[in-house]
Amino acid sequence: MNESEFSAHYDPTKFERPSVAVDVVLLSIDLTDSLCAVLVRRKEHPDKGAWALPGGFVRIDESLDAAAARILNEKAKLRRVFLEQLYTFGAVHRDPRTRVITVAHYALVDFRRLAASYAHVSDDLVVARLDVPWSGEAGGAVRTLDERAKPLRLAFDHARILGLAVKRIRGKLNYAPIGFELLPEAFTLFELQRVHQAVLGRKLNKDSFRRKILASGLIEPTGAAQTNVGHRPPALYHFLKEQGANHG
Amino acid sequence: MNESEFSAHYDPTKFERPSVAVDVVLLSIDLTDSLCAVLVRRKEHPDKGAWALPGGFVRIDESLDAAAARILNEKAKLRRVFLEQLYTFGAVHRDPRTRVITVAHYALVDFRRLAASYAHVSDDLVVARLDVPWSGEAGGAVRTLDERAKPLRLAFDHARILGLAVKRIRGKLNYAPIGFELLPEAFTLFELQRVHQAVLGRKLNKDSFRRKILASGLIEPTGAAQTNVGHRPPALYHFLKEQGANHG
DNA sequence: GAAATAGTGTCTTTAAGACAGTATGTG
DNA sequence: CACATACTGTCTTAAAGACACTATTTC
Repeated sequence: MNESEFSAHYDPTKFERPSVAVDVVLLSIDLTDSLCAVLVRRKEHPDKGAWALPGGFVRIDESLDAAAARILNEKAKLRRVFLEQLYTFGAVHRDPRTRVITVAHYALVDFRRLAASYAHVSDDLVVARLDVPWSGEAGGAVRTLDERAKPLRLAFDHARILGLAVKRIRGKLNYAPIGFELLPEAFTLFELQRVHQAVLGRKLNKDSFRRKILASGLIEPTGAAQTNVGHRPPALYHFLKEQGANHG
Repeated sequence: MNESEFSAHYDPTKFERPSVAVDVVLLSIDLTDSLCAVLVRRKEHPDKGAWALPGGFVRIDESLDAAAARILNEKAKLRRVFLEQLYTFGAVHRDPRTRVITVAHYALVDFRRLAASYAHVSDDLVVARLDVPWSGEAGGAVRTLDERAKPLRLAFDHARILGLAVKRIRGKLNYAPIGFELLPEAFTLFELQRVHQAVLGRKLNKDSFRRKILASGLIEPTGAAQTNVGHRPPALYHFLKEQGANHG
């Protein structure tokens, strides 16, 4: 039997198969320096009325990353944002309808970009503040709150997925340049510090933060500075070249 | 429409679905202190005769972790080893037959346990030495070599999966107690150092390694020491309690 | 006692935290 | 000029690398 004969013989319908979906944890830092995520209200059973991560089924002719990018564009009208695979959730009954394995991704975006696209999308989208009940990289579920600090009920296992996304970016922040993904093109060192603080959920030492970031060689002054700030204007910086290589 | 009516109405066959598989990167440190992985010779097309990671399809009634544990038991006769999800590979044509998404896992095991089970499994299994052509956590594919240092051809995208597994454990070694998973119950500090060196692919400073490990509080002297070693016998240590919590 | 590695003590180097003090905008 | 925050320089502290020195087994 040669290879083409084998391919013809192979019968993929022999196995009863799970469905494969992609969910996207779209994270940002709001104007109050809180970590937040985009949620979609479920209009259908199960968990009708609860809030869920933007998601959808993977098409037979698209990669996982392409599916995640498509969902991000369909649900939040965002393109070209930082997007990485997070973890694949495959508990047998995580979706009560049928077996659904979901490849969770996380995305990071500057809040101003999110707010701009937000105006154009449906009312069933919300940017929920995250309440992380653990410190460091302990991990666990997170709570989601609306603008009046009322809890939002999450569908399926999405509280765990959100929690894992927070844990992942907390860990990644220490060795990878991802803070910049949550900021506009030009930013001040203190804005970057506030982003780090929002992600890590704790205050950072200003002096050593400056030293470490400047020593990293990842950013460069633009030459410009902020104006109309009521005090000495901080210098603006921008992130240097990206050298990241993704998987998938 | 209430929830049970909806569930009855939901038709999962509407979508053409990918197959979902699990592959396991089973890693160990051999007697020459080289990082190595278990490979299976493919007996069927495609890539017949090439070497592949142990893998198989996910059953409709088992979780991803359960599938990985089953494969580990079926192919290498190993139970109760450290096993974690690695990454999900979903490129459209990664398998030429049909769309197969694979949830890659990695496992760590003491070489003596592997060698003991190795005797009972088929000749189509090999423990291949890994040749990692990059340093640190740069990432990329790895090469696999047999006992005579001859390259083994890898099937599909398995060289990339192996590379990602190496990258992952290199990163994880710095903050998680995974070195112990590659050692027997009792071990000396220098044995642990050699494991770290094999994983990281570089020499470590003996003094600071001792200090760091002892200060971590993760290990405890057993009270015993090695004997018949031709020099001052090193104290034996054992890993304290596990407090790890998995996902999935 | 020689050989070989285990284990200890101390000096140096490096990075982070603390903090004082200067710089430069807005009002 | 007052105020607020940006930015700089120095001291302290903690951890890692280097290295000298002692300890304990086998042969």
